[in-house]
Amino acid sequence: MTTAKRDAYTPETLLAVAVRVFNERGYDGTSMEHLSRAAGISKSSIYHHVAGKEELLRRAVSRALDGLFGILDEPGAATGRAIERVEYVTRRTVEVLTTELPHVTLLLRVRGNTRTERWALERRREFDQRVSDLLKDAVAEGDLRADVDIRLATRLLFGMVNSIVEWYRPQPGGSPDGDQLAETVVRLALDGMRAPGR
Amino acid sequence: MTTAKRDAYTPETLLAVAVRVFNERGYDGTSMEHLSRAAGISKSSIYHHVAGKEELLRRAVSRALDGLFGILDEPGAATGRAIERVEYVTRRTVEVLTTELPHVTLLLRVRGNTRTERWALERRREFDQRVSDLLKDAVAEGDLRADVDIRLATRLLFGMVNSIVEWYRPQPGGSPDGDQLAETVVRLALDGMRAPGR
DNA sequence: GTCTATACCGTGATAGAC
DNA sequence: GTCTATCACGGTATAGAC
Repeated sequence: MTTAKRDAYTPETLLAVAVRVFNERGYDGTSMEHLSRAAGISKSSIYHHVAGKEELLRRAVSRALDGLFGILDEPGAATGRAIERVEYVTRRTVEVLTTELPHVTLLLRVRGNTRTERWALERRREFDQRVSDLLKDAVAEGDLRADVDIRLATRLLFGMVNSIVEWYRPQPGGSPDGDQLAETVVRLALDGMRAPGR
Repeated sequence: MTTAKRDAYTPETLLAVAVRVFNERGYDGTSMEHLSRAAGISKSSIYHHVAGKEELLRRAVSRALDGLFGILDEPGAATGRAIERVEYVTRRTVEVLTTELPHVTLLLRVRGNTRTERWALERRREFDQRVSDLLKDAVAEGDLRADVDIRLATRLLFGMVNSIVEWYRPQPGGSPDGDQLAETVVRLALDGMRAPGR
């Protein structure tokens, strides 16, 4: 046993600790001292694994962004009527949000003080734009009511979806209640947006 | 002219500057140095007006909380069918949110690291609970669909409403587009929650 | 009411031993 | 891979002159 003794940190396992603390105290409110105490190792040991605080943030939001953009590449987001694609993306976003909860939470709270944060904000806007285009298509196909501004509807829809990170906590038993949550969101939000008679 | 020369800061005018910077950089990301530069006076001059950074936060979130709780004391929130009271509170919340935008934005972003922040979070939960009770009444009166969890519906509804602070900016002309926004929110969110046939 | 100067501590990050 | 010790800097806050 060459590498066997106890569990040593890797950038990956350290990230899990960091993301948890970032979400508890906020990124700016978290010091390397906080992280070292939470991880049970010294500050300098953290620097052995990662270049610094910002790298931990970058790794975390990258993972969240990969999950979100991955949705847009799935078949369900690219085929069928636009209204169905909107519904699919909404449902899947809720799922990614619950499965990647800590990373997405961090992404949604980024302010823009550092380069990494500004990059994250930019990519978020890009995702929102892609979804907004989907809704636009659904209006053009006559499935979404045309009397509501598309940009506004997108913002409100994803405002509702994103707010889930503020209270959702996965069940210890691992029950798949993320699906049921997605179902409720689709009913509450999308039903109000459908064109009359559709 | 005894007090005439230029414009000297008061706790009130200083608060306006502080809230703006807090919202731009985040509360934790804002230093007294940032505030002093934004206000155009030195750090120590700020301490002449307020006890410190946290007092500025307390004043700001207090104003937001006063606005929100004030809604619950209005006649429209206390009379009529519960569904109408829910609609009234939703509409008025959007209005308070747009008129007190900077203060409410700050309130919705507090994390809980200081005593003031924890107090703010507690009062927010209290407000949410009051609204949730309203929705519960509306279900009991048969106006809201009973197949959706009340707590969940409240959270999603106010998740949508609260997300407005992330993008809404008042128009320079001062047009009352807050009313129109409230109308859209009520249609999108509440229409999906109504009991079938009502 | 505002300033300069400063106290004092916590910050992110590094050096080098083990 | 982890540690102790340390650095340079920026953080909140105060003292006291004007």
